Amino acid sequence: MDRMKATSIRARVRAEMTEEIKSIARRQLAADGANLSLRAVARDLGVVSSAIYRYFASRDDLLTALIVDAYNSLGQAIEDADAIPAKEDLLGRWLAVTHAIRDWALAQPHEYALIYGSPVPGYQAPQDTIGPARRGTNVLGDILRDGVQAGVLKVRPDDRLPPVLAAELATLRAEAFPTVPEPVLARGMAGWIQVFGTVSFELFGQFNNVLTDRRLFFDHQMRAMASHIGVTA
Amino acid sequence: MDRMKATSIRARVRAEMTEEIKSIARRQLAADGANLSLRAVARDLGVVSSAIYRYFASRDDLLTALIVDAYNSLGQAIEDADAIPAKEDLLGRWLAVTHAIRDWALAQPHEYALIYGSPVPGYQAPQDTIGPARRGTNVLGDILRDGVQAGVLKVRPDDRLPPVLAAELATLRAEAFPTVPEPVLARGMAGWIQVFGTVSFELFGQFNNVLTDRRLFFDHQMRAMASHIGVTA
DNA sequence: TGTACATCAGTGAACGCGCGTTCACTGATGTAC
DNA sequence: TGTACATCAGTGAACGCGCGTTCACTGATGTAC
Repeated sequence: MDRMKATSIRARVRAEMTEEIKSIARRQLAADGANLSLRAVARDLGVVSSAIYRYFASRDDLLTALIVDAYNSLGQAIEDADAIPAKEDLLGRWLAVTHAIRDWALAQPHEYALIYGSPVPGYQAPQDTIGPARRGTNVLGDILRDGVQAGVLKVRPDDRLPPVLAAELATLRAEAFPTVPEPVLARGMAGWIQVFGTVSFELFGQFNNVLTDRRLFFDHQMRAMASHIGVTA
Repeated sequence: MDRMKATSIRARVRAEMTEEIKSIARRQLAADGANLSLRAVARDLGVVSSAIYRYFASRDDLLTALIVDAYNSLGQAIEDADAIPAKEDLLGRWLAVTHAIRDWALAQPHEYALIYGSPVPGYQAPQDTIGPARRGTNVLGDILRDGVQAGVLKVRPDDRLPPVLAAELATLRAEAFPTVPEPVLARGMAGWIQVFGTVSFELFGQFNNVLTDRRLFFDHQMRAMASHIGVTA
């Protein structure tokens, strides 16, 4: 086998190992609660603990990789969900996206906790997580943008933002949501927060002894929120 | 000193020790991130680690005590805030209560994370936490009840709940919010979720690089939510 | 009131675990000439 | 094509720490008669 191919074999094996380490780590997060142990990962991988350091410089590095993956996985799920309904079907897109978020969170609750739960003690998220974290909000931005463009999402006569808040939202708008008026953006953020608030309540146990059909409750709240935002069928 | 008094001294010292252990534990949660270590608490208390077992049967017992205290402390803050505005000033009460929640959470973020963050790995909350956890929602219930009684909170013509959800909420209503119609209750819950969703976003870092004046944003969202619920000045 | 006894707080040592990270090393695989 | 060398994955031992929990104990404080 020639040089290039030989090199790429080593690189491929390396990439596969890296993926396997992450996948074992994910499995352990799900099993042992929220603690991530390099030694336990090494044990599961059938390798001595120091071998992990060939692939990740430290425990925090592995944690960062898991967080980035989680954001990307959720972001992908959101993008996929948004692609199914017709572009003009704003309510359909909103419901598809929000249910995709809930479904994803229920399927991998520990990864959800990693990115939307309490911060891991002593861990400081580096800049690498910002991009992947934005994938989801970008889709929200698309829906708002399309709603504005279609004339469905409008500034309302009684929309009043305190000037300081209006200025803050104007900055945010300029960075990420250029065509969305500030009052609409504020409502969109409220909706976004409602999504994750409801999912977190469900996952973190606040609905225990309170609600049983949580999907139905979620669906209802998302529809109510849609009309609060102004997203209509 | 007579027998009764002598007994009560021992009991009082014991109660004081118990409080001091919890207070040191709280301080450590704030300092070391979210990990609670009996040995570290004992060290700070200037006592050998096994001595803690005179006061708490296990680490989980201490954790439970901290959680109960946190719910009670937050519950107290909510009740106090609700008592300030005039009873008829529903919007004032809603804003007082929601800001009290945010203020409390910002003042003791780790206690907030304990009760509204990701569950502690391997810890199962016992029944003792249910009562204290309800103090806050009871106040929400009071506001809804008074709003209904004043004729401000009403079922709207377009209020439509899926029958299964209506039945669930009817059960919940019967248990805790007797005079509040199901659709109003649903809106109240959305508001409640919005409060904690927004606070969690702020505390858990989702507003980093996004918003700076978070109090103002919160205040605006709480006002918007008030009108969504139907709570008006 | 005085004395014998019971209760209780706190000690100190130990058990049996866990962890992240470093370091010198072996041996296989890939590279350069 | 064949050989010398460099790269790299993984080893195994060690460092220096942490943890929750048990147990037999000492000595002080409270209780009963």
